[in-house]
Amino acid sequence: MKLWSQFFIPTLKESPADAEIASHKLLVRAGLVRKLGGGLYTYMPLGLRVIQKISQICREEMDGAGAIELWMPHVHPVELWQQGPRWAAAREIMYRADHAGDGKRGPREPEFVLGPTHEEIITPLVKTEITSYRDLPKNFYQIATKFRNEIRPRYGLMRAREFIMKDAYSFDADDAGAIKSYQTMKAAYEKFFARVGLKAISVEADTGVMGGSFSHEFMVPAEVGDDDVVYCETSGYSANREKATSGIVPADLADAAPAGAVEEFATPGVVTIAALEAAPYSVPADQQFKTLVYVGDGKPFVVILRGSDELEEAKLGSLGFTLWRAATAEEIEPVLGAKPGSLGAVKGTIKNPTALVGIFADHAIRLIGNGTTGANKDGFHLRHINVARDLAITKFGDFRRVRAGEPCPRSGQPLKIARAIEVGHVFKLGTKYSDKFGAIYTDDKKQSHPMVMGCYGIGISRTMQAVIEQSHDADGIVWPWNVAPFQVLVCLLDPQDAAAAEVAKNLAAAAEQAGADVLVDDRAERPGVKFKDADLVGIPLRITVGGKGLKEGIFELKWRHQKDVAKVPLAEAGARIAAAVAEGRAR
RNA sequence: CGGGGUGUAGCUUAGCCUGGUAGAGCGCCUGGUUUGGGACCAGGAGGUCGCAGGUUCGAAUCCUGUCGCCCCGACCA
Repeated sequence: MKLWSQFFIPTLKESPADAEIASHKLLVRAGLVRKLGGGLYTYMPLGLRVIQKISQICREEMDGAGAIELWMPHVHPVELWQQGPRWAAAREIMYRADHAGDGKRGPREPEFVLGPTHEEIITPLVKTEITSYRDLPKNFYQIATKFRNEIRPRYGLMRAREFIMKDAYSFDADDAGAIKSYQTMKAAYEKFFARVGLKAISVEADTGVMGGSFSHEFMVPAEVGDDDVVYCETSGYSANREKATSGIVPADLADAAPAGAVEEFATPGVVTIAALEAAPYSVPADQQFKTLVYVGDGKPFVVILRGSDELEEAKLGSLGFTLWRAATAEEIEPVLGAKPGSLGAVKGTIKNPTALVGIFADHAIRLIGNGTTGANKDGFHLRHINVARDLAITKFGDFRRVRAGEPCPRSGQPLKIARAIEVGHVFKLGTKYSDKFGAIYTDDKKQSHPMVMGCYGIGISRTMQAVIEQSHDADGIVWPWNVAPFQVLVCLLDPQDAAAAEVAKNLAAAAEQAGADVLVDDRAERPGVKFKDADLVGIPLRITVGGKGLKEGIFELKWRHQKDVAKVPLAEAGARIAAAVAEGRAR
């Protein structure tokens, strides 16, 4: 039991100017966090209690799934990252932890970095500690701080530079074991999110810089999310937009027949899809080829899409490059022979085809039978282009961004798109890290194999904010029982009245007896202030004790998520409070 | 990093366009009256107007630079 007057809950009447979204405003107004700088927050006493509750639930689910808790350093020797498989891609999100002023390293490379995640630490550890199949499988986890130099921190804890994450790493003898570990974790995640009161859905996801063979993200639908989730209510299909596909290209599509001889025509000043769509050219966007040039690991390549489609950059990850980016106009012209706006990939028109490492085409261009594309000559385009006849495609793939309303790849029904917050992610990593760090074991036939890994993250601090985002009203937070900083608030309206204070103490003891965490608002404040704070802070069950009620021999029970107030005779206090606490726990 | 915005008391902000003694509300302190949904009265403390240059007799206000913060995009739990 805690007394409000002796605890520390600095509530605010007004929202801080730098908070944009409800959950961020409420985090600050309810005294859960305070900002130090962009993406850097102090967890105030009340906020820390929520973090601890979420952490404990997470711990129980991880332990229940057979994972083993440990704690790893957060200052990492940079050499480990340099040896790892993603140094090039990951370095820019890492904070450096140089020796202050010793001058030995100079400005170029740090000696240490602050850990953004721990594959590079756990894998070498397991390499030296586990060498036999007898010790597999194993799954290690920690609940700890992560440091990421986010390009743009925002929305309070939603995307922070320093945040709390649960990260787990599984090591299996073979692929089948790794898939089992993955499924065990996925199931544990579902239980975790249910217990913290979050409606999270799992969706297929892109593996991103982590690498790996497949992954699922746990998403909380919310207007303020950073991600788009594509889903189908009929088939249950759901995927991150970066990964999502649609059935817009029929599986049995027959390539369209050539429509006529290739013909060049002048298009002075036309450098956009829209301009070519307009009169006098009048070429529909979906009959144009969009030719984009990218640079993958230093080498240029071409991506072709329908003019009406957008490139989903993350999908270029399937091409096997470590890093990729759009090419600049200066890089494009010497290779293709024209500036962006007049580019194409028709055989024979590319100025320096050997410089390209590939011409990759989205499947959807096969829907174009008689297309128009740039001539690789500024101010000219080509018409009557046929995919099979005129383009030298290295490889077809899925590169386009899915749009709402396109047919679901499974059911054919229209796909929907919603914003969501990513709160958890499970990856099947394969042997990417174990190969690199030599995490090898010997099987029962004396054969050596790389361990098959998986990794699993939950944003603990982000989960706290996602809960608020999903569970609040105009007056404040509405905590789910399991993660509430306190579950019962005894609101003592007349703290100077000794009899009332005594009753409050007894009711608080009864609630505590029933198994709830109890906070007693014993401040010398007016009732209005206490009620407003109670709603703002959002404790699920409120017990109100005031002189008015006591004269009639009653106190009040009120749920934060409901409007009505129950007047309870003092004589029934023990039973009613116990019942309410049991009800809260069950909700 | 690119684009947009913003910086005035602990918090929310007015003033800036059109240069001339820095104002309010909340919060805080003192006293009093109040006491079931953010009370009222009286008094009080609290500001290098983000920082550095410049223009000017004079700069919160105009100019330049710089830093912080917020929003949109790429990245992520």
